Amino acid sequence: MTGRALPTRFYLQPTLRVARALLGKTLVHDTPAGTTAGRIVEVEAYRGPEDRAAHSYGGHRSARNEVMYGPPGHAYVYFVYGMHHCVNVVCQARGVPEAVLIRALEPLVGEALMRQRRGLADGPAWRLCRGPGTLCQALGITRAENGRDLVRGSLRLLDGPPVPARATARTARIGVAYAGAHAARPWRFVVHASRAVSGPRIRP
DNA sequence: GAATAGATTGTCT
DNA sequence: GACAATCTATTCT
Repeated sequence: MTGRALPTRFYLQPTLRVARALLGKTLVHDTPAGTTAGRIVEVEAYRGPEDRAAHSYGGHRSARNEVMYGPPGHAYVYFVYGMHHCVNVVCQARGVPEAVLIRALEPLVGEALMRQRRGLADGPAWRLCRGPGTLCQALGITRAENGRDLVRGSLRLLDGPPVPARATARTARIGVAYAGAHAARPWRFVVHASRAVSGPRIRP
């Protein structure tokens, strides 16, 4: 899969802007088993020490979230609920722990390999990367990918046509009820017409 | 279509 | 020992 990689400066824009701009871009993963790629249709922004829903809330820093404090344009991959991986894009300069969680993709390349990894021989393609855990499974993303450079590595983000504002929607983030008032912030961005978006369908 | 339960383990208190 | 930036199957309506 070829195409222009998003440059490092892309990830230095305000994190909410990066999240919105990631809609329509392409996430690619080259592995020995083959290449898989998809178009981003759902993301969430996580904003550093003041954001109670973020792993970096209160300036928390540990082996798990260390990559959030590293350079922009790198992958932060973590393991949740004892069985799923989630992939984020680190934003902002070193020392500023903000990131965008990639929550859903529309499959573009390697559908057969995605089906094999997901154990879904049948069914619609839009179910293959619907949700942050399933897209990591479909693309073969694990903690081995934590800290990878998304500008040059085998796991990377390519530019793509912008999605018009009327095709997008903003909502509260998913699965962060514990974050109190911060849970209501409209920091999730979706391409509302896409069936690959997780959760209930969103009205245009 | 919506609501709920169960799976399963790394991480932090 | 509690809980998590989740997913799927099942049981409703």
